[in-house]
Amino acid sequence: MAKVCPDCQSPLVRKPGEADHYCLNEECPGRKRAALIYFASRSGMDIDGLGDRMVEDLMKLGYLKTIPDIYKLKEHRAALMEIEGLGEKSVNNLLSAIEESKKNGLAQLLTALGIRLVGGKSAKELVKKYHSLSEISQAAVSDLLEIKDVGEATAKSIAEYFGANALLISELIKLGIDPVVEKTENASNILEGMTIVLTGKLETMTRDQATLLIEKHGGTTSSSVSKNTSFVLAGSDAGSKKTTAEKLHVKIISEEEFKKLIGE
DNA sequence: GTCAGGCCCTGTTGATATTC
DNA sequence: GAATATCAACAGGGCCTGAC
Repeated sequence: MAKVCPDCQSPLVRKPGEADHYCLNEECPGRKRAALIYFASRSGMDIDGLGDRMVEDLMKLGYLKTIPDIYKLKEHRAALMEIEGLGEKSVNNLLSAIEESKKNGLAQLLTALGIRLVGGKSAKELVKKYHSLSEISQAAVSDLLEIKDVGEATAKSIAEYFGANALLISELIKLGIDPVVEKTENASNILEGMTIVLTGKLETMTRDQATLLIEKHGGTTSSSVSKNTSFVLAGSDAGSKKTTAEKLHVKIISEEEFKKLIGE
């Protein structure tokens, strides 16, 4: 029996070689909801106050249909304050977080768009070659294949996304959501060529801050430990990654040792 | 001040793409 | 084909914020 989408009852399809079934209905409310939730999430544009429940409520009230609608919410400030559970402060915080999200970089925006097979790492590689949304939207599959870690499936996924969402992208650009890639100077190259894995809770910095520091000093981060991992930066309550590192005889260092290493 | 709901942060795991 | 890296989904504990 064919599977159907629980949100729109459209038949689900499975792409050759892939395990998951997908709803291809562009108007599927479930797909739209998921896209909006992911866009606002920490992995996406990191908009505080716009979680899954809030997205659902705003969709039900008709204020949210597509991603650009998020940046038009300020036009409904008074109406938002009428929503149960939302006071003036909540609405102000939400609208500020939305405005603040405009400062995010191009890589973060690309991640937030939820392009299949494009996460944080791939997005960072993309912005090394392309410096604006419009540049990427015009890139051909053959051009995208020249990017490190981008294979045929990812390149096609990117091209298909921009092909199908041209209107959404132009609307975002009109709303001022078109980040410029800033060139960052490395503080040093002490971590040049190193792949570092973070695990556990760090005491003096967040994981994001640690990642930024590693990149600033020429290194890269990875989410899984392998023989190629240069070292594991382990905080308190380190989990299975530390165990894996021990098994593979990968060096494990503390936050303090890490700071000494980079001279901070 | 208390409570409830929502968010944040992190770890784990499975599926899949890419590289060698 | 194996090894590796990445993505995505989910869980759980703790924290934060707004409503009352």
